Amino acid sequence: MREAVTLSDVAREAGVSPSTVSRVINGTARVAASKREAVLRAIERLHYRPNIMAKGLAQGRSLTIGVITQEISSPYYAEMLKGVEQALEGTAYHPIFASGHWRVDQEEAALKVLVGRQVDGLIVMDGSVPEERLKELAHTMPVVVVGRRIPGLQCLGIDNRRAAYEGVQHLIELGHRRIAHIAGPTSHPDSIERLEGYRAALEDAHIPFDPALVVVGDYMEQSGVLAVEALLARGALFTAIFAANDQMAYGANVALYRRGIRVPHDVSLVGFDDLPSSSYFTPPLTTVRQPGPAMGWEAARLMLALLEGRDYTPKPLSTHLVVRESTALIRSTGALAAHLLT
Amino acid sequence: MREAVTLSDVAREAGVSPSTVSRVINGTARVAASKREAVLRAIERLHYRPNIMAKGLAQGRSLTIGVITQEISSPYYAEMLKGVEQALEGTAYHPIFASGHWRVDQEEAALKVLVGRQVDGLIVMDGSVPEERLKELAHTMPVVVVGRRIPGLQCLGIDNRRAAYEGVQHLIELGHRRIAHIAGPTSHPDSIERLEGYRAALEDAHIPFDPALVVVGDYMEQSGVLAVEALLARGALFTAIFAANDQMAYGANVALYRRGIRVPHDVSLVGFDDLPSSSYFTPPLTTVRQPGPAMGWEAARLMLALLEGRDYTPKPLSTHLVVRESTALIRSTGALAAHLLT
DNA sequence: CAGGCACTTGACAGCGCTTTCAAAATCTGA
DNA sequence: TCAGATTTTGAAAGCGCTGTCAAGTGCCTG
Repeated sequence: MREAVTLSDVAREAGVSPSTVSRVINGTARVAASKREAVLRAIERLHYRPNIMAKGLAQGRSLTIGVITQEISSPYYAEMLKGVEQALEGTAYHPIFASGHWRVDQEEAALKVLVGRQVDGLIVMDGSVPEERLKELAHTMPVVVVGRRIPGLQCLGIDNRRAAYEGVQHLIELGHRRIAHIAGPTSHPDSIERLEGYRAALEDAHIPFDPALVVVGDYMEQSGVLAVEALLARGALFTAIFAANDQMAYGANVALYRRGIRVPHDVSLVGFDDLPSSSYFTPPLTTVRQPGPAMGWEAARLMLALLEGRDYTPKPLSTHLVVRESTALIRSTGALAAHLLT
Repeated sequence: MREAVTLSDVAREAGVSPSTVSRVINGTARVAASKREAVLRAIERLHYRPNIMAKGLAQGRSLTIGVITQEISSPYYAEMLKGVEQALEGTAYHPIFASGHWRVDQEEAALKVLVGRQVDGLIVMDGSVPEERLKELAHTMPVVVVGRRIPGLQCLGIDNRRAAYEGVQHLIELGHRRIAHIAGPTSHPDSIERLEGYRAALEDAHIPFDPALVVVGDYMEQSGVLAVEALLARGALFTAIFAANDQMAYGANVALYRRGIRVPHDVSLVGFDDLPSSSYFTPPLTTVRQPGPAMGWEAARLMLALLEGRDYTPKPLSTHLVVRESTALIRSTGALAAHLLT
């Protein structure tokens, strides 16, 4: 473990003072060209790399941005993290992640870890830590919130209601009238908004809302299969399903497959998110695209702006329907009923 | 942005010296019970949180472990990262990630970023940075390598050859003899090993190896569809496909789906990895399971051991075949040919 | 009761870098 | 040519914490 070369080593080598070396490295003040050259050469020669912790200590900042996600291995968050990573590339900042696992206590723990690591700013993705807690943190450092709307904080997000509306509208246009909805957890604001969008689309098409057609899941694949089984078990008749996210749509799809119900032949299926794998799904999934990487990117850019005291208006995050092959014109209202009878 | 409370604040509040506070926090020496109490109360009262950078500077370590992956949003790496995260939970260390994007230069850049961030150790997942470079780094800090075998370094990985052998053997047992292989990039050692396993299984079953049945992809979904198209275009006859990873299997599956070739009815499909989504795939994918989280976990535990100078023998990472619904007994050798003729 | 021992404790010198302040060097213009 | 303005430079004081060292405390033993 060889000794690290320090700024003073460079200074000695270059025949100047440490202050001067610091100045040329950070460009904090003018330095005579000759000395600058000498310093740069010395840095080169000694393979000097600044110690970021010392720098952090001295400047009172860590050049680190904390990102709270719910689950680092979830494809949905992975997309956003990728955006964050890209936005920070080439800047002096680096992201550091911690996961809340959809549990308030773990989220709080994650928050503590990041704060303890002296992050200069915090990006919070979804989650259910109390608003007050985040506002309190915002007194200490810039906070950007993705996927929640908290008055007084910088928030980023899509119009879930409208996006869901579009997805359901698509099914209606294909002639479907009995459309089931696999909702997300009722504790998530976005699930609620998507449910609202679903209801609004039905209403505008004069289709009565049938509570028996909605079942709530937890955004994981397994809950999608459970949802379809529940639907089928209660004898619900439907020719289409709108799932509140792609992962539950995946689950719904296997459940239907197992029953011999074909998508989209017998039942049309619409998801939400457009995960990368959705276009390679069989059948390729029709879904409402949510710009994951862009959300991460904008959150990170906004954070950088806050840190540098700049103004920044994030680009609006828009969603749009991606029509693939899991939806089709309704065939016959009796199709599913027939299946159920066999 | 309120002022942070420091260790000296605590010391003053508790009426002891900073050294004593440090000692009770770190448990580095015995402290009289009464003083310890006082300190703990002061910490509580002031909401003191140690400044990790100062600590790092003083101790010459950052309590940070750098992890190089190829792509943070790839489900394969996400699994391993999750394992790393879990293994480090509750320890003083925290992971920090950087991505190489399968490009040597970017990987080198990622390495530089992490080293510049004073990571105490480095976990390198796959990648193609020169062995020499890693060995050089290993003089400076502990290095754990996952997915590559580099003499002289701590390496972790599965037996790709054997794992692939098992997957192909399964197909052979189902009666398949014309088994195509979608290989990974030839620059990856693991792709090569999997190809070897494929060939060995054929050989042991006295099935001649047919180069026309193997096409190389790049481990991404799209290359799976391209591969199947290439196979079909060149008129290759096959009743089964062994893909070198699940993502390419997904691609292969859509490509077959588009052609009206049914899995597993017409063609059986075996993947490699067992990504979380593979069990929700339609049909649920038969695949060789690779213990992603365990690999991350073991790598992290090994790293901790190295950092603490302990001995640690990682548990062997074993793979096993997970039979789901994408494979079936061969129906008739002519099935695919019939399809091709239509 | 003095001497010796084992613990506790606090002072202080860094860790590597930034940043202020004032001195030194350089440049103006009359 | 020199006073004064301006720029460049170095000394030094931290940033918040750790860890060494020596002084201080109490206790046991002879």
